[in-house]
Amino acid sequence: MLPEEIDTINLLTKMPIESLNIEAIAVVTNIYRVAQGLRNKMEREVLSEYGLSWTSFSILYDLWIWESMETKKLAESAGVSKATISNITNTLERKELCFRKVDNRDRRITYVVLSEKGKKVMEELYPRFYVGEVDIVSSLSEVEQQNISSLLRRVIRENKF
Amino acid sequence: MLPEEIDTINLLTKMPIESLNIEAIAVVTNIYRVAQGLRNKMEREVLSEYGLSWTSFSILYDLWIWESMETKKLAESAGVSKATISNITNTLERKELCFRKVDNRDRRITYVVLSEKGKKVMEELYPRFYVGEVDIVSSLSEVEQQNISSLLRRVIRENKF
DNA sequence: GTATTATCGTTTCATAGCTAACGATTGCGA
DNA sequence: TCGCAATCGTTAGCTATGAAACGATAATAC
Repeated sequence: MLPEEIDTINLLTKMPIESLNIEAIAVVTNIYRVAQGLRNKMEREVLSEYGLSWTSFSILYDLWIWESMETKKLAESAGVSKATISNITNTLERKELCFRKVDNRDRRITYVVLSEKGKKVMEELYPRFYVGEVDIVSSLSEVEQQNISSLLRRVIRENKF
Repeated sequence: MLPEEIDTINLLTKMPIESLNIEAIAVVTNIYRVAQGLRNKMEREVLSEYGLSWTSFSILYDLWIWESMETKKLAESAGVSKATISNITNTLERKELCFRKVDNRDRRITYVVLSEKGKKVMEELYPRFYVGEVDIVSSLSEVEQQNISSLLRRVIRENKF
């Protein structure tokens, strides 16, 4: 256990909760801790050079994989609100990394499309991002990585995340 | 594997990266996905009633456990910048959930202290937050929970998260 | 065929969040 | 004792973020 966890438990056990499930708390806390560390590290060491936030990058990544995407799908994929996507799209458009395109059949729908410049940026940015990803979980063996992924996927499915 | 993962892999394998470590990408992606889902769910279902953001709550939680804390430590614990802590402290102070207290020995240091009202809020809020935490990982057995925590702790230690 | 309902993206307004610069304070060396 | 570097929290100025309201469009009901 990590030192903070021990201090926390000592205090939580005094709470009026029957059968405190310490292990569940630990899982949730540690998942968020890793995610936060991951995000900060990537923004600091990789994305800041390109003036991109984590969410901006994840949107560009989606566009890179699927060429273009509706605003709504982007929001769901990144786990942020439509309003946030709208703002970030503005920023990315200003940088000429993507552009908007309205659907002619259903004019309520707007597609965000990756520009040539955006594609070029991703091609030189992603390999560096990838190195960071691999590095962060390098202390886990191949089997352990498969193991943790399998458990995480179950959590994602069960919660519809 | 999740459907999005499969689509992604099909495209990434075309990248000019030698020996692409798909499993590492999966781990990182899935960790962040769970963390984001967790945060959104908690903000929506529990914290919104109290008008608290995730970070606000995590600060109150720290104060609840340790009574008072320096601004700098709060920032490290929550994984955000000092400036953010300063802003959030203002908001929480406005709601009278905490207050600032300058260290007399070293007047550069400011402690943030949980107020009585803040303590009361946490006492009625935490049990509900706890239920959410347990619920999210309820599809994992006790052993699996211990397993995943152990792996996550190693990642945290190795990366100094 | 018109009115109601649903859907989509943007805007508005508040808070969150970062970096960089700053002002106050402390520590340390000469 | 003085001066300079280090440390701490706040401020300034920007982007990100969400909820709610809005305006445009499409689908459905009647």
